[in-house]
Amino acid sequence: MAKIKSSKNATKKETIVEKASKLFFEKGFSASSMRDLAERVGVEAASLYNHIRSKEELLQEICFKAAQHYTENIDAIEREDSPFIQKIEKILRFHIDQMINNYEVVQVVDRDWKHLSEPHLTNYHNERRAYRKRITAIVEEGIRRGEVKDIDAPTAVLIMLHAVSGIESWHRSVQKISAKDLEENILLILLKGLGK
Amino acid sequence: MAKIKSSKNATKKETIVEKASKLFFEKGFSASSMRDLAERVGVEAASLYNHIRSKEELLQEICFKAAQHYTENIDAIEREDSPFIQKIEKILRFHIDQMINNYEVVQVVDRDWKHLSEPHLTNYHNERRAYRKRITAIVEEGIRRGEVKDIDAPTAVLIMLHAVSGIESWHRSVQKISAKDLEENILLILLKGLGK
DNA sequence: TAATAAAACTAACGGTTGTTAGGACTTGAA
DNA sequence: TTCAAGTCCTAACAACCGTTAGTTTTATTA
Repeated sequence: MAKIKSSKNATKKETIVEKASKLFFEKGFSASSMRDLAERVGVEAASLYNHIRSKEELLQEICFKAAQHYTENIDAIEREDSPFIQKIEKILRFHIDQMINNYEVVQVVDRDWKHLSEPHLTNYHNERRAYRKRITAIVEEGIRRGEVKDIDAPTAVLIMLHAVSGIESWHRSVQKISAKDLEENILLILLKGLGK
Repeated sequence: MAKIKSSKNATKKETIVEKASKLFFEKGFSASSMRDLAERVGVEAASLYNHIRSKEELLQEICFKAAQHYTENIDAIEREDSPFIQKIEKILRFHIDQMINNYEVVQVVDRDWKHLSEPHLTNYHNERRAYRKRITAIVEEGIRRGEVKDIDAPTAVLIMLHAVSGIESWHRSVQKISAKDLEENILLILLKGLGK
């Protein structure tokens, strides 16, 4: 009967998680039902439970895989020996890239991580804060070295991260500028400001 | 029995909408139940329907009241005869103020407006796009007059609006800077940039 | 104080939710 | 070819959902 097609070399579980990301992105975690998901996977709802433990496990999978991805990136950037303003630029470029090429996952994580249950909720919350703190430290060091304007670093980090998440709607925009132009515009605005 | 306390001079419906905003903010629209809401209002779920027509009407109320508020503000700013960079600054200050003093509503609208049903969904979507277009026009005129850097205006608008929405978490931040400092920092960053 | 309107209650509806039980079929290895 | 593991199915569960009906209580007005 209708077998789950594990295209390429992906586990069936991975296929389910991928479809779940798309579904959660479109309807939100809470408004998405397992029967919705099953239909997209091409299987009955009950069959999903041969591959996953619960609906929430899907959200966990999505959140923590994304978190790991982000952590790996900032690991690399911290190790680099480059000007701090350049480190900030690289962080921004990474976030922009993610928002362009992995936006379903990024948006689901941002919007729905609060629906994790304990202890994952606290775990994820801590990871999130730790991540922001590491960026804040980079901004602060940039300020100390005179490479960055003397602003409140935590505020700057909030702005940077959320400014980038705004371009999610770029995907649906009619007169799209190219991804490269988009990236350069964002960097120009955030690093040099709107004013002349 | 437990009567809905219409504190101050608010309609009972207004009281319900206010409690709904808080609830939706905390749990999201879809994950909030009418029994949840009823408990917070201090009444049985069925009793709510003496004052409202449906759960979705609450979301409509929240979304369109907020939209009206935003529209009125940009009406006033468009009428002004001031430098365009100053108009942009005023728009930003308004959004910051809303995010600080009315953040539950702002966040609910931003996160959950997609759960509106037709025709309200289309209506709201159009209002949203129109609003952004009006800001874009201001930015573009600012560029034409040389008050604003030559950037892609729609991108700039996306960044501005979402950068501000990031400060929602400022409410939960531990070492809070003052609201005034927060506002000045945001404006500094967005108008002059992070770099020195 | 009696009549009327407003707003609360209890009970229940039809539908949907995430999930489980149990059985049938398919696949790969021995 | 047989056996076991894996994966699908149908059926169903208990809980919860938004909402309605019908009734009783409270508040307003005459």
